[in-house]
Amino acid sequence: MKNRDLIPFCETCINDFDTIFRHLTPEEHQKVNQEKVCNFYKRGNVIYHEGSRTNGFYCLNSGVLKIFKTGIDGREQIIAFAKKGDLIGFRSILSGELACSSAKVIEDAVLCFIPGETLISLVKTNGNFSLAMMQLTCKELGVANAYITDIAQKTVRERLAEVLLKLMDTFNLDDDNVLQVSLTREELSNIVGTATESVIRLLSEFKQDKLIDINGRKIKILDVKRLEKISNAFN
Amino acid sequence: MKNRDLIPFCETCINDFDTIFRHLTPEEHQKVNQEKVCNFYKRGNVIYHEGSRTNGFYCLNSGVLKIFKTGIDGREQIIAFAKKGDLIGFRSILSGELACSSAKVIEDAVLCFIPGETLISLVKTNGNFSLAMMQLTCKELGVANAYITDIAQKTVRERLAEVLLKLMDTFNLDDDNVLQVSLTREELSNIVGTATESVIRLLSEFKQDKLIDINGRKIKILDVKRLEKISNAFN
DNA sequence: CGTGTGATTGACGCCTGTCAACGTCTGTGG
DNA sequence: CCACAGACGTTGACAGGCGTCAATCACACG
Repeated sequence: MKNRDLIPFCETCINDFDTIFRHLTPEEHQKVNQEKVCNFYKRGNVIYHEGSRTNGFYCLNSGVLKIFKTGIDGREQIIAFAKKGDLIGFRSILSGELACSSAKVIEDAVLCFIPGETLISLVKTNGNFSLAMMQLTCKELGVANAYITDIAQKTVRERLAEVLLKLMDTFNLDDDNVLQVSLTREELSNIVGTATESVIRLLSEFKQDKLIDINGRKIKILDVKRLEKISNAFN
Repeated sequence: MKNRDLIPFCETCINDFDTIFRHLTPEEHQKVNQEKVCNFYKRGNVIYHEGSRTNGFYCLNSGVLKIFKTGIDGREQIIAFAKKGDLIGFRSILSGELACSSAKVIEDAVLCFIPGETLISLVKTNGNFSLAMMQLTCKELGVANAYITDIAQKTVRERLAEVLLKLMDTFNLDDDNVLQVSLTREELSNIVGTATESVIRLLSEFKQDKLIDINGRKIKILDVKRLEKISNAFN
């Protein structure tokens, strides 16, 4: 509503970042375009909350979200990030359960809301879309399983190195090798699954060891090879 | 091959434990019945191996499997168990990736192999089956995400209590409140994500505290309430 | 300029992983 | 029938990784 220009068309989205909607027929496309509701969200906004019943899912046109579960003492465990082109919130629609996580805006975002019934009906009627959706889910499942093994078996040090590399893959580096995401130390610790202080101390160590350089929340990646070695990378 | 009588019919399977195949039409059913290959596997057999390319998935008619990933130093991380009625190995078929985990027989099992193309074609053509399959996957994803949070935030003690309760849900207790699975201490530690010695020590503590009773691999659950409290259960 | 949030650093100690030795049980082969 | 190997379970000793608490600093914002 802030800006009519912000409302994107799925067709352009598909061209821009190849979403799963490429499997839709022109008619289905038009239907989705009509039914969707797009909005702008500022940093800090919560898109949906763990435990709530949702009635649709979202396609991320721009910005960054964190997807997290709330654990002991309200401590967040970040499960994943979402960036442009990603779909979020479809899991609970398809499983018919309550939302198992929350989604919060980290960088101002434009989101398209699509009703759950639309998704279900597409899954039922469009085999190719359904299969693609399935692939998406199964890949997420594979990632989650790998993460379980990592957290269960690796030390905090190894995991932090790994997280830095994963963030690099997801958000890329700029020309100066700086990670293109701005996360608080606490958020970093909530990905790794450790205390904030531990992250701070390990980042300092990494800096001393010339693996990274730190400037506030800007993290410059200096030595990918050694980070991989530290992360015990065979994955 | 060991015993022709062992080859089950999907129809009886569906009646016995309500599998996802209830969504198939009679014709589809017949097709699956023709294409499937059933076999008996003894304890210790590996059904499929992490990293291998699979060309089908399995429906578990009887027995118990463990699904695990191999991490540092070849240490197993048990992701899940499969018992009668469960489907395994479909993830990699649908995502088109290599197997992200291994499956090994813990209790002698009868498995029906179904070709991957059959699954893909069913997903494409049968909307209701597809949706049900999707639900299955999405639920697994929800479970995996919860597990990530647990392992990341809970202590070993809390996790062990939780694992015992989960095993109780999955495999039930007999008339004498004994867990109906036989796991080695090492396997238990590979679920919890800790050292074997830690599991042994904590089990002894639980026994001293009258939470459980131990007789070799037989674990009798004495006090569910307090186990729940220890596991920090709000899930 | 006060307030609040986030970042850092130090101290402290417990939880856990590791190593090593030993006990137990089962199956195998002589 | 016994000896032995091998897998599994148990216990103790020990150190160090990592969480917790507390104090201080840095910085943005109204």
